[in-house]
Amino acid sequence: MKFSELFTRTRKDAPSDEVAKNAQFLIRAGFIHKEMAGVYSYLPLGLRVLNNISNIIREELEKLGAQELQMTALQNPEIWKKTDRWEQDVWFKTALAAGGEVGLGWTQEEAITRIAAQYVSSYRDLPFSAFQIQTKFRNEERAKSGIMRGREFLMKDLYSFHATEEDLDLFYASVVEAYKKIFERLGIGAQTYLTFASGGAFSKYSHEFQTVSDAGEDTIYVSEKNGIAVNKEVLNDEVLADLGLTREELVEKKSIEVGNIFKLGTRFSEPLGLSYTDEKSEKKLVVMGCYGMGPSRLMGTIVEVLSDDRGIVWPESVTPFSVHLISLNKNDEAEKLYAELGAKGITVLYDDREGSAGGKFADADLLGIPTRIVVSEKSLTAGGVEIKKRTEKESKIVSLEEIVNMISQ
RNA sequence: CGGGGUAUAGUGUAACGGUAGCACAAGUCCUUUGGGAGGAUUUAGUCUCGGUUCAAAUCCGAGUACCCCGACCA
Repeated sequence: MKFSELFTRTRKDAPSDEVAKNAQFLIRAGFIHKEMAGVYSYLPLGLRVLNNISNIIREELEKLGAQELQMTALQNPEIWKKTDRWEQDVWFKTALAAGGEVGLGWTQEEAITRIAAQYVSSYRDLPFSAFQIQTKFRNEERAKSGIMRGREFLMKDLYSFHATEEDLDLFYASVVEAYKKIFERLGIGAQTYLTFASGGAFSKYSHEFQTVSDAGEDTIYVSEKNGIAVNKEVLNDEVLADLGLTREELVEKKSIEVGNIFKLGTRFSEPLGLSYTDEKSEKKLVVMGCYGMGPSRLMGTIVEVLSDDRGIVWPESVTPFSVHLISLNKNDEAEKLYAELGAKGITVLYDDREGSAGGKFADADLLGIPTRIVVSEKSLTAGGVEIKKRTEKESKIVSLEEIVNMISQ
């Protein structure tokens, strides 16, 4: 992509009404556009990141055997009345011109349970799991923190269906491992903790994945030694005893909830009639689990956690482009390199614009692409191009012949 | 939803009740080219409705939007 052809532009100043670091950087760099409080559009650069995040999640879930589907955002009130969740304030509800009303989905347990009821009749149909990556709507009373707590956001929701609780437990444990892998791949594994939280009707605890950050809304108590944390909401002596933790080893931290997984048991299968016939021809309720994670919130979290005072620092895994190529009045040479890197399948943002070096460097730091290559009179005289990592201060000279192979590795 | 605050050009900011100005961005021209360059020139603005006043960006009322704290967040 040529910078001169990108329809977005960088800005020196963030809008005065944005306080959250993630939104400030993402708006200044042209990744997102604010439509209204808690509602953001993803511009070309931002969408590339969002899609990269979604794809990592997709890959790891497919390894578990989960199948992707796409359910409707418009929800039928009837099935939500069966679970007593139609009256919740979180809904955006709207009237149908033909009469009646519908809601905009904020989660989809009801919907997928009804779908599953159409296809599950025998123990032979179990277990299975399915997920979607879909825009969700929540009528938050107060949106805040940039893209981290919006009224419209992208969420991955995974649901699993089992004959027995034991089978659910096994799958649940495998999701924990998959989630850890996802956070590692997203570059926030080191600061993300499996966190014990309130469980709900069918298990003593649910689990959250909390990424330590001052931008977070949650408070957790981290045990470095055990590599786990406890949400402040559930911290008491009984919980500590359960988990074999002592108060002395816990450190209080602010954190961002980047994932939340629940054992649902028969909370939804019962009211919605999802049952199966077992080996003894007995009818039993399906046991379910649900597992949430928000790509858009993850994008904000990555910005919050990894950026520095000059801008964003994307991990290789989610960066919109692998290489930020800057030409300082050497467009002939740079253009050639741009073509060669492209031919090798390297994604490159090529800054071919007129403009001063300082402005281009500042934009490169702001955008946060991991590798910067500069082609200039100075670099050519020194023997090639200059290469620098976003996270490093020093650059080095690499010849024009070697640079393509070096990047392709 | 309770409390507090803000609203001026695309963005950031000034203006005692008396001519809406500056910077950045954008357009044109010239110069410049390694950490947000310089000059000339152009474009572009007082959230909405009502009130007070000779006169309102400024004062008053209502509305709307946005931000912050709290509550909320299966």
